[in-house]
Amino acid sequence: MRQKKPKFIQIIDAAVIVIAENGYHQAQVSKIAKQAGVADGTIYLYFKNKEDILVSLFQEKMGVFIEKIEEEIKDKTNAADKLYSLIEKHFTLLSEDHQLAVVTQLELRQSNKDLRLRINEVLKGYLNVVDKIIQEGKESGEFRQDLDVRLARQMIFGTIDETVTTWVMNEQKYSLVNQTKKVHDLFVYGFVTPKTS
Amino acid sequence: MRQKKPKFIQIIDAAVIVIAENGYHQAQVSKIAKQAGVADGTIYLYFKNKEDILVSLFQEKMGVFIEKIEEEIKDKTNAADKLYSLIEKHFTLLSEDHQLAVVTQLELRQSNKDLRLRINEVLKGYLNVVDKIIQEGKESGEFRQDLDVRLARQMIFGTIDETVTTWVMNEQKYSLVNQTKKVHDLFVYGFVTPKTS
Amino acid sequence: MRQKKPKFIQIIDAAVIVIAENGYHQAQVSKIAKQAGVADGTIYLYFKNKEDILVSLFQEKMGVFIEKIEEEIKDKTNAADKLYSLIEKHFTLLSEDHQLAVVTQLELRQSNKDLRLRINEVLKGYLNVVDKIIQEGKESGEFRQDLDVRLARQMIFGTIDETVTTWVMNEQKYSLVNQTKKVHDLFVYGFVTPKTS
Amino acid sequence: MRQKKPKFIQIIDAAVIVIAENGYHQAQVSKIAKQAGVADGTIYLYFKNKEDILVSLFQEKMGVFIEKIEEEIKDKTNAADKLYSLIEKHFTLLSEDHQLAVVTQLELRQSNKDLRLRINEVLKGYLNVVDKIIQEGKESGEFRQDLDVRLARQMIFGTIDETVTTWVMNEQKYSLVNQTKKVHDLFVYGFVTPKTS
DNA sequence: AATGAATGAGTCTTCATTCAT
DNA sequence: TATGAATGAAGACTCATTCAT
Repeated sequence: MRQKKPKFIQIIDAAVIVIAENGYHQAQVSKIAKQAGVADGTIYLYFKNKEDILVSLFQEKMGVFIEKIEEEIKDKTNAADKLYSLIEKHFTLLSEDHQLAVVTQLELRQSNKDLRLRINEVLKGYLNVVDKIIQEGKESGEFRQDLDVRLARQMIFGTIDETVTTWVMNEQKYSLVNQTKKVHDLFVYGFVTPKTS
Repeated sequence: MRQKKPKFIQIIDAAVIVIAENGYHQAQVSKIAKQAGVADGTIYLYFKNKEDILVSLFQEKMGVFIEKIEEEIKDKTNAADKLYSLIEKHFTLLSEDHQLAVVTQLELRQSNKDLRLRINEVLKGYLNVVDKIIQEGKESGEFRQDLDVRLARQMIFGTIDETVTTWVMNEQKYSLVNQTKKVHDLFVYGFVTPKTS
Repeated sequence: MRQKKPKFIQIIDAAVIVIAENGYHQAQVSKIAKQAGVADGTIYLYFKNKEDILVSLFQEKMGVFIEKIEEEIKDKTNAADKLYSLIEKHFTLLSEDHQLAVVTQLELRQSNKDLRLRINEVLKGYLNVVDKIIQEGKESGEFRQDLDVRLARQMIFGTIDETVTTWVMNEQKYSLVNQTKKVHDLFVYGFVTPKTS
Repeated sequence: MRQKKPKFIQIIDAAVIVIAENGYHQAQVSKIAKQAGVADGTIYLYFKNKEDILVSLFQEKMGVFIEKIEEEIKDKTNAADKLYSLIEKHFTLLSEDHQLAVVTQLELRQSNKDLRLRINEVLKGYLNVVDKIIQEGKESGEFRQDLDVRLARQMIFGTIDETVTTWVMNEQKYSLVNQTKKVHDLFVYGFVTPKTS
């Protein structure tokens, strides 16, 4: 017996390692099986096909991601603080798992359109959390009433994503978490009611 | 200056059409050759390999992109206006060429890491334009002195990119150009010196 | 005598159903086990391997087939009548068990050469019955003295088999049993108008 | 250059050899390619997929078969003679090409239902020739007026097929062609002593 | 006797690239 | 320059069989 973890998780973790080390297109099923310490065929007892491994990987990791972020922000009393916690947690979680960062920022993007659409479905959970924060900010008066929620969400997600990707591509040479405040400032100054008129 | 023989352009244009219609992974060299009206082998008289077609495609199209944007902003007198023109031109150019939008926002992202790194090289030209605007804004006092240029650039690029991608994924059902002002507002309110303290 | 434990028969019957419904190449051991209501591994307590299931199926079903035919013809007093009964019983038995007809006429033919050779061994019992009838007909003077027994047997078996296969392929839309007399006439009288009456 | 034959024929001939020597299920595309002296990929320039090789093989060989038989019988003036020629030519052609005999009688039967259905389509050409002979015999008065054409055809085809298969399974130890007259007599006169002389 | 999770060997097909013409 | 027929490497998935319980 090599691992005590259930095989499902065992295989997903193996997939993260193999993809991070070899790249998406060099992550053969047989390599993942070997890394997981199971036979090739065993993979197919737990996953319908290769794509299913990748979608499950994303679901599993993103699920944890969302849970942890929701846990983090639930005690904050205003939208700006929640946003701050979201950014910080997002940066922290990926800083703590470099392999996962490489996989989600660079490798999984190479998947075909079908897979990307299914990944987008999973992402919606995250985007909903963002939407809720923005909405809350508008309702409490913290954020401008004319703030376009969709656009604001696209800015937040686009900026965070681009920031992380740049950091990953620069081989994570600097601290991502340290950028939290600056990124947050960029958002919030844009969101609050301009005092100039 | 790169060669600009008719066939070179002819093949690149064929590649855009084929990729837009069939997707990245179904854009075989033979299909591109057929669309371009040349033999498969002829491709290799103008391009080193398939990757070279895609990089050249990006260089060629992005080169025009940058030229047009620079042309557009050169008469503007302040950074905020330049930023506005950049966003508007970016949105306009992709709205006018749906196939190119699909190719750059969705399809080319599926390329492998090496290709994406080379594409990023090309992108740097665009990012430099953005950087210059931000820098200028700081120097003129329009923007905050403590504005982090790299972060601001990541926000601008990340947001624009995410906005266009969402629009493409929604099958371009709404006007992209109409969102210019709102996007610009998000940036500028975040960039200017906050009046609250 | 082979073992006749309930599960042995149970598994063979399950195999007939699964093969008839799914086709030879889609009749996996696990499907047969499920249909039989036993675990996959249980199959291997009663059969050496998958091929053994199929050979046993054929032996079991063909054994009954031969017994019933011998029972039917044993009271007939001449070769022509025996031949008539054999054809009629053959047609009747398969008409009464459509699934078995599909399995023996279409599906089991897809088995590999080795399996087919073993099936042919089983078939020899049937062919011996035919041979005996022909021989008897020659000895009694009913049939020509120069009748080649092997050829006659091949004709009888080949014709019956082809007739049944055509009927199965036509989805058993017409009565097979009703063709008995005509087939019998073809054997006994051939194509030309019989001069005896 | 290894062969002057067009590649299409070259590959089909290679398939016959490989299947005859290795059996249907051991006839990998790569083996056929090697036997044909071409690369694996070249196969797919001439055939849609593996099944297409086998169907084409059958079409090609059966086409020649039918042509030669039609050539042979066209000068005969009565149905019985035509039938004789058909049997003789059928036996002769397969006797002259033992490999083809093995492939059509034993190996191709292992193909799945879809392939067999497509093969049956090809066979219809042959069966039509048989039908025409029987019909002609009825019209000229040579054969009984109440002869069932379909049944007669099933008998002829079933008998010939069974005869050839038995001969192939017996490793072609005796002369097939020598059996022509006896088989013909069985069809025309049946089992009883012919009263005509 | 019975279970069922785990095993791992085996193959068709695609497509970027070459090179003789 | 231009052609296009030929190349050949590479990988996801199935399923009969085993064996620890």
